[in-house]
Amino acid sequence: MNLVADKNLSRIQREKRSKIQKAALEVFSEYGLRSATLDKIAIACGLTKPNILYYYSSKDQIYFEVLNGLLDEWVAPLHEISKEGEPIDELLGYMKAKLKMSKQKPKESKLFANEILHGAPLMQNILATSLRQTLDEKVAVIDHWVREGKLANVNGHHLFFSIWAMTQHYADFDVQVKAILDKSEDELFQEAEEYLTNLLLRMLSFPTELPVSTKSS
Amino acid sequence: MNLVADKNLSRIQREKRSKIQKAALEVFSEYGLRSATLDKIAIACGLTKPNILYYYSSKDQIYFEVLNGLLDEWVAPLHEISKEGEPIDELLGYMKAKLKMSKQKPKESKLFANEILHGAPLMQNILATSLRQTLDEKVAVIDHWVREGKLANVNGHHLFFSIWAMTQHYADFDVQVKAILDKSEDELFQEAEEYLTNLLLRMLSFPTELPVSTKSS
DNA sequence: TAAATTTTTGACCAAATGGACAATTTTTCT
DNA sequence: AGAAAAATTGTCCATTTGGTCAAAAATTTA
Repeated sequence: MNLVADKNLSRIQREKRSKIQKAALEVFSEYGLRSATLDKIAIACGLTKPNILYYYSSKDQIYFEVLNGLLDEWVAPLHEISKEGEPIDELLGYMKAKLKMSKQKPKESKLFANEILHGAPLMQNILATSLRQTLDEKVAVIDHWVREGKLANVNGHHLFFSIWAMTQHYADFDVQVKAILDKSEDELFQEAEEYLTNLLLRMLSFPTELPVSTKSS
Repeated sequence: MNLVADKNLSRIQREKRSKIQKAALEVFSEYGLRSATLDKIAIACGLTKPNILYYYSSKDQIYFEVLNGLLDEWVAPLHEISKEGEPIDELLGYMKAKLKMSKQKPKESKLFANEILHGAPLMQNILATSLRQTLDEKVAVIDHWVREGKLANVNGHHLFFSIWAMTQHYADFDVQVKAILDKSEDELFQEAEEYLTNLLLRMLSFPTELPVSTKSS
């Protein structure tokens, strides 16, 4: 008794489509849309090429589905930011959620990064409407907090840009980070979280509220 | 009397190679190595495909040359950080130099981003040796400043990661930024510079040294 | 100016790849 | 079980594309 009746797909269809999407994510995130081949995806999921095309009408369609399947999940943490919460906690929570995604879903992050890097041909519309609207709402919340004196004066849009940039950096450019730092994945992300927590605290608090650092010498 | 005797190349060779590299940068940064075709590069520089291959032995070689030609320029601002200077000025200067590159050389930035995003097959070696060494030196300078009490305690490596991430974000993900913010290029980078200046000031100063923000409301 | 050298190009090739399709196998339904 | 439907696959094709090559054009040299 499967309550998750995925549209009207049969069990086989659901399983195979899922297999294909998983393999496609691997391949697309590593190679990008163009360099990824159906043969690579086929090998990665243990199906034949024509069999894949039985489930999806084209390579482009697979890419589109994978990308779309990720979109909601990707924007989700933004919705968690609550106007009612403690401003700094809310924003620290957001940063941590994004950082966690970088650690646990680097492939997804890279897929997005690659798409946007090349002009977001499939997503520009969504970016300019849905994401933009959601973000504007959250920026309004930040402006509200600032007006209420609960948050240091900060440019909301750029705050989000910088949180995206800094957290996703650890996923998208992991090769560079790892070439420079010899740390285990866990250590690295632990350090990153400490660094970013400190950064946001300093950025968002009023100076008098900051824990007093003692000058060493 | 051309003092810049570019190896032993003739005038024609220098001109054509330069033309090709310029066109290749355009095409590679927009499409990536694989999706870029020799035909596109040929059209972009007004030569024929075989003519391009008369100057470069393969597509891969063009890509390699373009990437390498950019590398030094890309790391240059790092060398400008002087141990003798005022710590916060030095680091603000570095951020501004990187931001300026994002504004003025977005294609170069995207080319690098794309290369690293896909595992930096051609650069991993340089990253792990040359860049790493240079960066370690500068991190040592930061540590020194921190020990001297001239800078708030900060993780040097992550500081650089975050400066890279935040400044390059405006070039690499410009499509996303522009989908969200309706600003002229100039306005956008002006805002970004103000935001990042404030961020670094707060991050690197001791709280007592910060300009006192007045709570509104 | 004529020979030698360099540059340019049209025509062509082989490999890679997305996709079509008919035939076969497997699963589901009656 | 047997028919119908769904799933799978081997084979094939057309296009794209990196690269070759010999011939022609342009430039340099003697």
